Amino acid sequence: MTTMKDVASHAGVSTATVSRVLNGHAAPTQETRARVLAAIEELGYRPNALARSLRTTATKTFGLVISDLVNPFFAEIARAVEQEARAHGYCVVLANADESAEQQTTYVRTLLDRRVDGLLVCPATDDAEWMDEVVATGLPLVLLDRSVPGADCPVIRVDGAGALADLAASLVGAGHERVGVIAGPSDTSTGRERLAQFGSALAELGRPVHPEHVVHGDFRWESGAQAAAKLMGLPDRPTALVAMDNLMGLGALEQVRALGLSVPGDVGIAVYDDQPWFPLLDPPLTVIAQPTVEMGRAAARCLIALIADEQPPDVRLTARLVERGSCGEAGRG
Amino acid sequence: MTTMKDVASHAGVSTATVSRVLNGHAAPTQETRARVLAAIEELGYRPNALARSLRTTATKTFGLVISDLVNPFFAEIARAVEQEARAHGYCVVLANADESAEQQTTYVRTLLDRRVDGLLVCPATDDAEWMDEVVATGLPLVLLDRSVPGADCPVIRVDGAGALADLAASLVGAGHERVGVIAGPSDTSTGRERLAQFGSALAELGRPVHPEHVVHGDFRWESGAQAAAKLMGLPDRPTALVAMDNLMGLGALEQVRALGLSVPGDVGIAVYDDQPWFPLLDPPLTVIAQPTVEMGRAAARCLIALIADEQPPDVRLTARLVERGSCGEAGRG
DNA sequence: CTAGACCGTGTAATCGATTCCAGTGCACGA
DNA sequence: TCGTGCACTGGAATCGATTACACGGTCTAG
Repeated sequence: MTTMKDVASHAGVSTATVSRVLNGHAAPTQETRARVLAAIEELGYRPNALARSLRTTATKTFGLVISDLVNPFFAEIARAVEQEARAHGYCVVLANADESAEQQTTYVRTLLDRRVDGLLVCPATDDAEWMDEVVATGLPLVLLDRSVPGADCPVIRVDGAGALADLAASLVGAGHERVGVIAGPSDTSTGRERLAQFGSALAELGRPVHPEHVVHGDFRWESGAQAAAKLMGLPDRPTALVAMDNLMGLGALEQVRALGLSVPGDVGIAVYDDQPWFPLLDPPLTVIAQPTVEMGRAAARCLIALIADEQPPDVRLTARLVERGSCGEAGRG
Repeated sequence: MTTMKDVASHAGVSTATVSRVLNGHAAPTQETRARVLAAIEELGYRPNALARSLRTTATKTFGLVISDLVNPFFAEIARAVEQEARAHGYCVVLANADESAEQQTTYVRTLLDRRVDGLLVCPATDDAEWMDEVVATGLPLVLLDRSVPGADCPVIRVDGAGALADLAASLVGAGHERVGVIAGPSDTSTGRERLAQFGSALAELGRPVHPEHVVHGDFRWESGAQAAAKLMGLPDRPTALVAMDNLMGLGALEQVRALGLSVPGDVGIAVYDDQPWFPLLDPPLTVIAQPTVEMGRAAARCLIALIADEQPPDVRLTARLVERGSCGEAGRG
């Protein structure tokens, strides 16, 4: 590879001058500038980002640790983060933790070693030993989607309480007596909160969830299927299932259909998270939609503000109910 | 941040010794080794990967440039690449080109600047000016899914000819007289090949595709919808639509249903690429499934072999037809 | 006519690691 | 007892950039 020294000697100047031209300093003459640029062009020189970063202690990069890349919810977020980052001259290193806490820790360490300028993490679980290490280095950190207990850093999250209350009301209005919940892991903030908020909304409507009708999954397809099988096998089985994540919802739908039950005829289904193709499912799914693109953008902006030592903007995002009929008609009672 | 020098003085040794301990050299005594490790532990030292890479000219990283992250086909590939890379001690920097050639070039340059050890690219289009720059640096390069004219580097691709022939036979067998094709861009290898292979398969069966029944999209949802609208608006409209990519297929399905047509009653639909939730669509889609995980793994392995200066393994992957009824029954005539 | 300001450029230190080469201390054989 | 070899360790150069500081030259003001 050609280095700055090559360019310098080729243009008959010192490396300092080449550097100044490259970084847009005021100093160099139009004439030297032209000579240097010509040399760069001619040699096909490209600066070594490693050397530059070593010297400047800035990599113009941040790390994004997500819990599951094939979950389209996270894929959309990742894309939004990446776009916003690019718009600000940052590059994103994407790490996929596959919902595993250890892997997440490993990745965070790797990213620290690479001296990223900031870290964006969707915590896999509450168990965040990695966080101490990050805090110790003073690296800007933003949590995304999920929080962890005792975290004192910005968290970009979506308020789903209202949407869950709307869903509860809709289900009750449609005459559902017993609602089964396929909840997320109780060691994730979203897992706990969605269950709690939905549970209290139903309780307020006089239809508290029966403890037997709550099954915890792990936010993945298979666990949704298993949960649905378990719930639909109960003697007093639910008349509707609510899955607190899109993959578990699909697993549940698959299972329910495998059991030969019709939706919403035999059982209603609603799902947390929306996808563009959900209207094309059989039946089109009633969902709680989260503003994924805004989440990603907001998170990236927040991190960039932190890096620039500015006050991060305070964003408030809310989810909303989108009814598509997979829970039956209101008033079918 | 604590550096190697800190560790060295804390342990009462030189940086050379610390480095040797860190890199598992044979030299240091058990006793010095222990002292150094203790110092590392105590200071919470983590090596600076930038400095290390600058010195060793290896980053243990490779770049993956994909054309669209929200396309689940690519998301799955990305995940497989990442897993295989991790298993070999590599880290992946993911760049999302959003099907734009310029953006792709920009990203390739950035990755070169960061001195990745190898590059994995799903070319957005045939226009690959970026490729000369990569070849000029001698960086190991592997193309994924799509090829470009004149590329002399390994290409991991899937042979879909057999599956397309099977699909053609199935459609003809089901009595379809006129098959409409929603093809990919003609400046992508997959766009051209799939169309050509499918076209000749149909021609051999005595049902050549009418030129008017071929519409080119851009591998994205919206273009599939537009293509379907155009095809279904023809006076002599197709009895079946085949979309050469999953997003265009979903767009087509959406459009067809928006037109009030039933599938497969009024028109059959088949799609290139499978997804776990395709069986849950209305109707379940007949597809040509590609082995995405194997593609990703193979690509990563191939690149790692190139980096190690070994002969890359020769993999041959084939797609296969999965019938689910969205094209009607065989023999419905 | 000269002192001082100012401008453009070069010299050299620096970032944090790796690694060649040389030096030290010890054991061994002669 | 002394030279030789071996095993560890340290000094210092190096990777490719950035940047503080110094230096020589031109211009202006007194």
